[in-house]
Amino acid sequence: MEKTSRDPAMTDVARLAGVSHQTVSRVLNNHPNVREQTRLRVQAAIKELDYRPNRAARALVTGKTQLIGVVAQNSTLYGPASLLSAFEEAAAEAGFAVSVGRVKVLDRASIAAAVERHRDQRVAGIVVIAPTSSAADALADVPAGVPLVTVDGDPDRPTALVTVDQGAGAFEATMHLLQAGHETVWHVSGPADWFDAAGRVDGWRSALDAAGAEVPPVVTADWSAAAGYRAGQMLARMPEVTAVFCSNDHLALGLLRAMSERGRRVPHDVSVVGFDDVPEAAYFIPPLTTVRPDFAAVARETLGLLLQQISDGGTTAQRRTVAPKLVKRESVAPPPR
Amino acid sequence: MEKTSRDPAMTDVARLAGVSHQTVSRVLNNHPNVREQTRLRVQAAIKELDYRPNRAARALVTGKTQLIGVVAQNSTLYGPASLLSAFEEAAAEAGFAVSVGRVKVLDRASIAAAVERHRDQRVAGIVVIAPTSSAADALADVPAGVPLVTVDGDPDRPTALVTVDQGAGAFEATMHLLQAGHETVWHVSGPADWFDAAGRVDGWRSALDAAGAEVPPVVTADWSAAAGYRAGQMLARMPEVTAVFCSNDHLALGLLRAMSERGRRVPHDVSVVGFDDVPEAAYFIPPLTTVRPDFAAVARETLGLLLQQISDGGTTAQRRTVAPKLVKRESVAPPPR
DNA sequence: CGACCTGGTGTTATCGCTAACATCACCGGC
DNA sequence: GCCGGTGATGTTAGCGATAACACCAGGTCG
Repeated sequence: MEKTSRDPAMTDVARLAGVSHQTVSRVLNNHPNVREQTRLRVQAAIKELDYRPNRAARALVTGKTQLIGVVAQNSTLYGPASLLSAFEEAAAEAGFAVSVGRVKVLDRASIAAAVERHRDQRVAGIVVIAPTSSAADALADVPAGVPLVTVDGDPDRPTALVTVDQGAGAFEATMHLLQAGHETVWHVSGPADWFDAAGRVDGWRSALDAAGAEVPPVVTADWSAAAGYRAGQMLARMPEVTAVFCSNDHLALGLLRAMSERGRRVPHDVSVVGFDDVPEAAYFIPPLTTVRPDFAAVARETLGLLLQQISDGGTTAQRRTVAPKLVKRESVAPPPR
Repeated sequence: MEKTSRDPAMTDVARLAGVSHQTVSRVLNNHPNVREQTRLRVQAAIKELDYRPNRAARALVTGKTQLIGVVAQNSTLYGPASLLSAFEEAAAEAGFAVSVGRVKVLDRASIAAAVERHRDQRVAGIVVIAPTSSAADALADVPAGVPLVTVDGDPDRPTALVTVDQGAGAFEATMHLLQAGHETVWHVSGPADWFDAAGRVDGWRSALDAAGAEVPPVVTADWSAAAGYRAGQMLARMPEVTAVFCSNDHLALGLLRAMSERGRRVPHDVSVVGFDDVPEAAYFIPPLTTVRPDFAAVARETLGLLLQQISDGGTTAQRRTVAPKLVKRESVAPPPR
């Protein structure tokens, strides 16, 4: 029985190509001072042996891994899930693998533990998706010098941060409703401790202020369709409500259903705008006008900031904001006369 | 300016504790032959220096990483997303980090590339979520000897495989409807090239056969609410349809809406059962009776099989099946008389 | 025409750890 | 009281890469 021989190492390639292992290393790392002919010979040997550099050995000598750690909530919410996907993709393109540390609840201890697990792994940098203040608090425990970028984190904290411009998106959504002729716009908000929700409330309010419209009380909910339904049951009974901006599409879905049950037609009687542009939004009844965050752009910016921090040694604390885009469909119309 | 000194290594701990680095290694790896007193001294030194073993060095000498690669579709579908979460959690508990390689489409080339990326990283094992035949095909390209477990893959392929028992779940759902008194049960299916969908069709059919009920034609759709709505519009017009088993909850949601629009009340006129038990299912109107797969159990089984393969060297090709559970809510009633 | 650079290559040390072997004190048994 | 076993520890040799330096041929230049 033939014993499983170990994977080929650099010296094996070197021997086959008739050069030293160092030359192989130079070829691999694209050093300039290698004769073209030698380079080709080495590359042929690499291919022939199906040689793959041992990352552990490289990491040991350079002190750097090609791994990025992401801490995210153990959730199936559309926003975070999309973001994570997009980030993995961007990182893979840049030659980094992504190790994900899920966390069940966004509390300080869990997040700190997840960050520690990543530091144990000696990741090159860490991304934390920290959409609530409890999550953002945990970042205080991370020692300086660890490259770290926060996504959807606390805008008032001096960390490197990338977010969707919640305010601008909410402003645009609200303005769109006002410009359709509505006197004012009601708002069903996500949980108050989420920065995303808070930012959307701010944007909504400033659009109303800018237009001189009355500011109705905020209806605070969570992110679920169920909560949107409950909010809708309430708002449907109020004839003065002709336009509603919902903090996400699932809320809008629940609200749509409540309106339909109460006989208030959308958009004829009530106009509705959502946020997120989930894949189903175009199939809602009616197709939902909503605000689409560019998760791919957020992912790219996040990776960019992180790579910069990695080369800096984690000193820069820039922030970047990604503008979302209003997607107009059929849930908005002028108010009934 | 003080230069950033390098991270403490084993020798630093050894020096502080007054022992050799090998003794530190023994403490770290729980070797038996260490005096209790020495062990405590070493542990104190570890804590004092905030020492973390260098995984790259360990991986270099042992030839093994503590990394598991997962290949999954770049999707936000509830099932795959939940599974991934659960798996990450289970792996973390077992001391493994999880590196995710997303793939945009489930075709052979993309999956093969993702698997190669993981092999470059020298992961200890790979998990592929391969719910379609195109994905399962790609596994033929993976050399034997690589520990690999497929989730939701092709039941007819001799790889190590873990799946939800689609057939049993569908059987139970269908039986539940028949036992409520319905003469037969219609079925709205997911995409035909998904193993999950095919398994559910089989289970549904064998329940009908077992009960001697007529087998109506399958309505094939995709996984979306939009498709469920379209299917519902058709089925709602057919008075003989009193019971429908949908291949997932989103299909059921769309169907529910179509029924309601056409004035067919659920469950009074038509009974409906879904599959997945998405978080919102309990808030549908009416709350949906559905089949809940135990993703945590699938994750545990997957990890178990993979760890076994890792120690075996990837020779065993067992398969495990996880039974799902019927969750009864309010969308099922006896047929109208 | 010898000193000096410079591009191409090889040699050696080193990263931090584990495996294997070496050492040493101490024990009980004949 | 010498011998072999055993438990606790130390010493040495790699794992497979990169970094730093050494080397050597050939061209340039004063």
